[in-house]
Amino acid sequence: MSRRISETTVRRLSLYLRILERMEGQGTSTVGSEDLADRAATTAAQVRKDLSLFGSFGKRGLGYDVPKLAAELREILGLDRRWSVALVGAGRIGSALMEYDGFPDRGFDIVAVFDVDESRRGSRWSGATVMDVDRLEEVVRDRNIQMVILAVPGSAAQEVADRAVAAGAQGILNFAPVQLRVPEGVSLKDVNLVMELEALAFALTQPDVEE
Amino acid sequence: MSRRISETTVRRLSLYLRILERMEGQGTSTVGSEDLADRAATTAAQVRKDLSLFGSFGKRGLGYDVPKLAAELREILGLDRRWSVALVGAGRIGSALMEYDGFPDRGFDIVAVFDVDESRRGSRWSGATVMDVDRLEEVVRDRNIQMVILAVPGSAAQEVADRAVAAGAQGILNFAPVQLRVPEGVSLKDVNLVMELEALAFALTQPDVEE
DNA sequence: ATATGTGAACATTTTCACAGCT
DNA sequence: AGCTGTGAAAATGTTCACATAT
Repeated sequence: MSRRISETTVRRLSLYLRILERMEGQGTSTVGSEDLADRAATTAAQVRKDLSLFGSFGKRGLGYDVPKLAAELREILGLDRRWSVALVGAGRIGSALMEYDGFPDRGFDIVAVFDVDESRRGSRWSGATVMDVDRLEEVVRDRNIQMVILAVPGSAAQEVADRAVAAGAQGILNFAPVQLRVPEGVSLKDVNLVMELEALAFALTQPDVEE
Repeated sequence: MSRRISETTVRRLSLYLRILERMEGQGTSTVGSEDLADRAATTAAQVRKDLSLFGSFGKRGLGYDVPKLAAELREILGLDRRWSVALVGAGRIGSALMEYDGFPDRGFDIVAVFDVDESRRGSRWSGATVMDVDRLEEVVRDRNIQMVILAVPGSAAQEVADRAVAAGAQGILNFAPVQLRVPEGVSLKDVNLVMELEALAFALTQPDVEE
């Protein structure tokens, strides 16, 4: 039960969970791998394989209990606890992120917001006051912040990342369009919107349009 | 020269291009696969393999000509032309996207913006006036819009996607946290911020922290 | 001399197919 | 009977190693 789990598997698990929670809300009590696969745009075998990496959660001849499987997935994904997240950069992207009530719903509490720009400071964002980025280390350390969302210009991203990591952050979600270097043991995820559009452009350019 | 190209390969090509353009700006004229690999956090063999899927762009014993390879990659990725993009949803996420001057820089012109909310309409966003979403089909058709960025609530996403596709859109970049269905031949990319944080949470939860 | 381009080896991921529970 | 869980097979992706071109 301790293989190395691929990125794509984690994304699928995340998706299964979202689907299961919607079904749960609709009162569906049981689901088969076939049905779940359809909704997640994958195959039944893939669903079963993904889940089997972590245990046996279904009943043969019957399928999976929806609330039970959802709970298992939450535990697997580390969503059965709350995470303290800091947001660095209170510009447009940063403020768009604050809108997402999907974050607190999922256990991610944005407990601190930072910006270099004085004019943005002081305002309160869903409970967090925008602070001077000088206080990053202090706050990350004191509030035991595990993850940092970087919504700063590319030129500042590496420096902020280094400081966050030095202060104890273990995960970084990077919106700046630069390739960050982080030490071993720190997780990094990039969201690059231009790259997504480029991937679309490539798909539309190819003669064999497929996905 | 017409294999099926994987998603990850496209992402790497996109990254190579960004690196090459920075080098180009710094006046670097030549680069080796080793050097490019280092900057892209991959291996030299991977770089050469990726490029070899599309042709032979280097000189043995020498490396790659930076501007020439950049031009090749732009052509491969379909960035040697301009794309007409519509944005549906002028809320926080939508407005954050408009900030990105990375879009026009890369050939993506946001030529139309739509919203259901009357209060948001009429304002001009970098040349595009926010219009009633009722006009989506008409405008997508008339302005030959190829891609649509969906920054609408999940409940509206599928309907808007269907309408955009019916009007001729071939690519969709979806920010709504729902699994969209699109017909064969239409490309779909999802950006799901919660999922990214979940992947981070999973990585931090695992005993073997690796990336 | 040096660094590309590429077949072959290796590793990983996905699919198949069926034994084994319920 | 029906659907999961899982080894084995197939497909796909990555790394190696070296012949080949400059």
